[in-house]
Amino acid sequence: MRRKLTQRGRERRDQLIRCAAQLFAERGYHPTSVADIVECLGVGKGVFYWYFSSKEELLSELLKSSHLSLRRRQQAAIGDEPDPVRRIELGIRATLQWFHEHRDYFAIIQFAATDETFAPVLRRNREVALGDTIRHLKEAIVEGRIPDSDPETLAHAIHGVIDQLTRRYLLETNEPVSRVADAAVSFCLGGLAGGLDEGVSPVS
Amino acid sequence: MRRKLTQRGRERRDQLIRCAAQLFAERGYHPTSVADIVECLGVGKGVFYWYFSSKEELLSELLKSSHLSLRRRQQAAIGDEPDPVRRIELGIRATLQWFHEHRDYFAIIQFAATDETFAPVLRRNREVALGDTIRHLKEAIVEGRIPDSDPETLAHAIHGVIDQLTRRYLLETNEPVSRVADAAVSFCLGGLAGGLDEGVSPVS
Amino acid sequence: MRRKLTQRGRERRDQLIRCAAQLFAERGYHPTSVADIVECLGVGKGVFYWYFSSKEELLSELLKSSHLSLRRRQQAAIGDEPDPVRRIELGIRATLQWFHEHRDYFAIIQFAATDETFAPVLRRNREVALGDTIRHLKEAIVEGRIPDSDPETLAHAIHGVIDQLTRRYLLETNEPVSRVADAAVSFCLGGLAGGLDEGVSPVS
Amino acid sequence: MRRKLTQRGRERRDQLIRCAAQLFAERGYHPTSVADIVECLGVGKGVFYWYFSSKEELLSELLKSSHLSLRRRQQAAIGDEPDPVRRIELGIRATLQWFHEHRDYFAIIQFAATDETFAPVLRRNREVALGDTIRHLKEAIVEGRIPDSDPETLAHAIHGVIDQLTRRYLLETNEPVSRVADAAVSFCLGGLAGGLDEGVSPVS
DNA sequence: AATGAATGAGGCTTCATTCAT
DNA sequence: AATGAATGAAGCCTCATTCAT
Repeated sequence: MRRKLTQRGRERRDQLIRCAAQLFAERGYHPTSVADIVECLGVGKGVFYWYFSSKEELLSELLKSSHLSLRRRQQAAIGDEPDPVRRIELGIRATLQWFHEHRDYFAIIQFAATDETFAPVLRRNREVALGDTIRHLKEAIVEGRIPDSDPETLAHAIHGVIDQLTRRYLLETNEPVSRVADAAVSFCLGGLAGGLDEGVSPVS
Repeated sequence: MRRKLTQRGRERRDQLIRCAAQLFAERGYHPTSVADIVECLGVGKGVFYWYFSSKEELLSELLKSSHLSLRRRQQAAIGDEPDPVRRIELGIRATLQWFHEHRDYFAIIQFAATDETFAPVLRRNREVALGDTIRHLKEAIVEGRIPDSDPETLAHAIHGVIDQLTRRYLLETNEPVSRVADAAVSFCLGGLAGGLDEGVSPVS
Repeated sequence: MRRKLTQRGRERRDQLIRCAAQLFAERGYHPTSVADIVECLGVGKGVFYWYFSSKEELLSELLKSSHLSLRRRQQAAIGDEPDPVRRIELGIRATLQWFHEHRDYFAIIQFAATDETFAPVLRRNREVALGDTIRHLKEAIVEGRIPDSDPETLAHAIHGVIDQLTRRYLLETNEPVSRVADAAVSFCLGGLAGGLDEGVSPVS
Repeated sequence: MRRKLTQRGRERRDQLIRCAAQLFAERGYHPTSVADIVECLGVGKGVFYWYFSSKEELLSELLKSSHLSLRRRQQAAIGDEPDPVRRIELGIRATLQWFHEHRDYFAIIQFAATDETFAPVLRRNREVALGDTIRHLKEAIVEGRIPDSDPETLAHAIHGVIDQLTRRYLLETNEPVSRVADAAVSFCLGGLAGGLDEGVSPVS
C-alpha cells in the first residue's frame, strides 16, 4: 500500500483523514461509511481506496498521526526543563491544550480502545506515552522529589486524571484550558489533599 | 415494549443480557450481531425481539442494570461508616472489586461512552455515581478533612484514576485487587506525593 | 375450521373482524400484522387462530360478510318496487348510503381487488352484484324503458360511477350522501347530457 | 438520491422499473420483494439501491412516469380538436388504448390507491387528469354542448366508467379496444339512455 | 378458550470492497 | 487519479404461525 505520493496526493490523503476524523467523532467509526467519507469530500469511492487499503487502515493511520502530533506538542512544551516534576506538569498542560484543539480525536481514541482491531496501534501509542511519563517520574524519585513508589502505576493514574478531566471539562462543558490544567496538575501532585499546593506553582 | 413476563420470561431476558454482555465485551457492540446473541443461547431470532425492541435497547438495559449492580455493591461496602474520607476509600475498593468480578462490563461501558446513542443512559449513570462521590467529598470538606476545592472536579479526577487503573491492572494484567486498590486510594488521597500516606490507613 | 361457536364465541369473532377492518382500512392489509389485530382487542395471539385459520381467511370472511350486509341493505331499499329503472336508482342510493356508513370497507375491497389471493371471493361478490343490476336492466329493456344495449356493460359502467363518486365524495371530501346519490343517479341515467333529468325524480 | 447517471445508468434504472412493474402487476407490491426484482434482471441487490432509495421510491417513480406516459398519449390523440365534447371522446379512447397496451400499470395503480404511502403521488396524478377533463367539460358547458352541472363531479363519473370498463373488458376478458371505447363513450355521453347516440359518432 | 413464548424464513437495507472505463 | 456502477454477504427486524401450559 505504501505509495509514493505527489504533493497533491499527500494533501488528498490528509483531507480524507480529516474528513473521517470529523465523521468518526460525530457518529462513531462503525456507523460512518466509506461512502460518507468520500461524499464529504465530494469525490468518488475510488479515491478512498487509492490512498488506503481499507477503512481500518485509515483509522490506524489516524491514530498514529494524531499520537505523533500530540507527542510533538508535549516535547515542545517541555523543552529542556531540568526539573522532572515540572516536566510532568508541563506535559499535562500541553496534553490538555492539545486535546482542546483536537476534540475530535478524543472520542475516536476512546472508541478505538474498545475494539480489538486497533489494540496494537493503541497499545504502542500508550506504551510510548507512558514511557515518557515514567521517565520523568523515575528521575523525580531518584532526585527525591516524590516518594519512592511504582512509577508505572503513578503514570497510569496521571493519565486517568487527564482523560477524565479532558472528557468532562474540555468536551462536555467548555471550561478554559488553564483552569482544567490547574486542577489536573494539582490533583496529580497532591491528590485530594492537594488544593493548589504552594510548592508546585502553576505555569507562570 | 414493557411486557408482562412470566418467571421463565424474566430468566430468558436475563440470559440474553448475559450472553450479549459476553459477546459485546469480546468483539464489541457493532461487530456482534443479534444472530450471534441468539445463537449463543440456541434460540430463534424472534426470541430476541420478544424481549427487546432493538439491539440498542438491549445495550441500554444492560448499562442500566450493571450500574445498579455496581451501586448496590458500593452501598453495601460503605455501610454506615461515619468518616467521609473513609467512605470514599471504601467506595473505591468496592468499585475495583466489582469491576474485577464483572470485567465484561468495563469494555462495554467504555464503548457506550463513544456512541451518542447511549449518551443519555450513561449520562444518567454518571450523574448518579458522581453525586455519590460528591456527597462524601462535601462532607469531608465541611469537616475540614480535605482542603476546600471544587468537589465535582475532585470526583471526576477520582473516577479517572479508578478507570485507568481498572483498565490496566484488572483487565490487561492480572494484579490482585487489593494491591490496585491500595494504589488507587493512595494516589487519590495523596497524589504523587502520596505514597501510602500514614494518615489514611488501608482497609485493615 | 368451521367451529360451532357459543354466543360469546360469535361475538369474539365479530370483534376480531371489526378490529381488523379498521386496521386494514387505516394501514392496509399487508402492513397490518396479526399481532396488531389481537393487540387492538387486548387478547393473546391464540385467540386469533382459534377463530380463523389464517390472516387470509379473516379477510375473505370480512369480504363475504360485508358484501352480504351491503346486499341486504340494497334489497331492503328496493323492496317490491315494480319499476326497474327506479329499482336501479334505489339500489344506487342504498349502496352509497351503505358505503357512507362503512367507509372502512371501501379501501379494503379496493385492495383485495389487487391481490390474486382474494380474487375468487371478490369475483363471486361481483358476480352477484352485477347479476342484481343486470336483472333490473334487462327488465327495463324489455319494458322499453331504456334502449336495447348490452346490460352487462351498462352494469359495469354503473358500478364504475358508484365507485368513483364514493371514493371521492364520501371518503375524501364529506359531501352529504343525498347529493352524491343525486349526481350518480343523474349521470347513470342520462350521462353527460343528463343533468337532473325531470323524468327521473330523486327519492322523495 | 438524485444521482448523475450515465447513459448506461439511465437504462438500468428503466430496466428496474420495467421489471418491477411486471412483478408488481403479477403478484402485487408487497408480495414482490426487492430480491425478486433484481433477480429478474440478474444483478446484485446493491444495484437496486444504487438507483432507488427504497422500494417505495421505485413505486412512486413508476406511478409518476406511467402517468406522464398516459397523458402524453391523450394529448397526442386530442391534438388541436376544437370541439370539447369530441376532445373528451378522443381522450377516453386514447386512455383505453393506453391501458390496453400497458395492462400492468392498471393493477399497480389500483393497489397504490389503497395505500396511504402513495396517496400523495396518486393525488397529484389524479388532480392533473381531472383537471384535463374538467377543462373540456367547462368549455362544453360554456358552448352549451352539455347542460350546466358540476364539471368536477362529471369528470369523476367519467373516470369511474373508464376504470371499470378497463378492468373488466381490457384486463379480465379480451374485448377489442374499439368496442369497449364505444361503450364507454356512449355511456358517458348519454348514460343508460344513451345507446350509440347518433349525434356523437364514434371515431371513424 | 386463551396466554406467553418461540420459531425461523424472509424482508428491506447497508456497506466494504472491486472493477471497467 | 478518479468515477460511476456493481457485488453480495451480512445486518436488523417483522411476522404468520405453532406450541406448551
